[in-house]
Amino acid sequence: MILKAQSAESRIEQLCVEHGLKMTGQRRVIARVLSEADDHPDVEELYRRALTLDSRISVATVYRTVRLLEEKGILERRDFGGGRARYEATENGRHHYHLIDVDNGKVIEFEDPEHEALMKKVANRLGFEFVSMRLELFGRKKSAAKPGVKTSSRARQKGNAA
Amino acid sequence: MILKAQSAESRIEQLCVEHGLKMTGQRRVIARVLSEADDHPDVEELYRRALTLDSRISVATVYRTVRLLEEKGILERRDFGGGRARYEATENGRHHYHLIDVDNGKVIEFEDPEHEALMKKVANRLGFEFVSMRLELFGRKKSAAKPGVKTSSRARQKGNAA
DNA sequence: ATATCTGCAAACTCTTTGCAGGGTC
DNA sequence: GACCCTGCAAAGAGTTTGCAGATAT
Repeated sequence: MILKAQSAESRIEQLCVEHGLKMTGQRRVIARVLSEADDHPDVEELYRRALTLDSRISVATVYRTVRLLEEKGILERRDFGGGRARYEATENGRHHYHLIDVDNGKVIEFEDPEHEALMKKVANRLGFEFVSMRLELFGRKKSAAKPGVKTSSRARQKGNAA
Repeated sequence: MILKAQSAESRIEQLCVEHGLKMTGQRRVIARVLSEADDHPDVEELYRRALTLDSRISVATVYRTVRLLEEKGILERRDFGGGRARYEATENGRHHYHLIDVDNGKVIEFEDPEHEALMKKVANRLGFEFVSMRLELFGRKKSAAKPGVKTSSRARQKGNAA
């Protein structure tokens, strides 16, 4: 048996293996990038980060990989406005949600433990088995009127912060 | 003053006027289509419905109009997977949510009155004023294994039912 | 050895936009 | 009458895909 002298298996890589996916060099890199991300990168950003680890990766592969991982339930796709899909690792049991600042598109995470239980109950009531959920709250920063920040209409969200 | 002998102002049209929008024939038609919709049409579907009322409308105008109405807070954009944006009229105060069947993309609406209050509290706790929210629940129909319905992996959602 | 994966570039789909003409307030 | 809106068609952005070669198991 040949031991690969590589850095430890990332969490996502492990999940890939458990799901019986063929682990190519590219997938390993993408898995690592995903494991290390604590924000909500879009494909282009994942690609950029992956390139810093290995230059032999194409965007097409990143697209194919996130799609595959989403189908396997390893990743979840998010839409925070702005046209691109964002991704984050599925966190079984310990869900978190997103509050999006409508004025600047910034995303704040928050938890609400009772919530998932509540949603499971709702799904059940409707005759469904809970698979996953998505909760996005849109809000506007209270008071603290900072100069230079327009509070008028909703900011068009094209390429906002993670 | 010239009285226009047209059918009554639709609910959305009324909102447009209140928001000071110039009411063109096209906008009136689109407003009416939106007012009468009780599902979540995408732009193409809105366009199709609008055409049955007036053939002098282009898709570009539908796009421009939904975008405008969304910015005004009259419409809300939804993303149920499948690449296209879906729209529905904003319902102030009485929110409803969506349960999406992961196997066939069908959307079921449900209410949960406590919920909005809960979310307003969360927004407040984080220092934000509640603007709107989005809640999507993904589930799989329990038992009742219908023949012909694959329960294996998640269905790719391209062009599903409203 | 074989089925799967990747890069590349072309193709697709959804959405936005410049421009000239038309309509609303 | 000023300004905004619309249609058309072209352009943009994000994502998917066919193919030939490379790779994992």
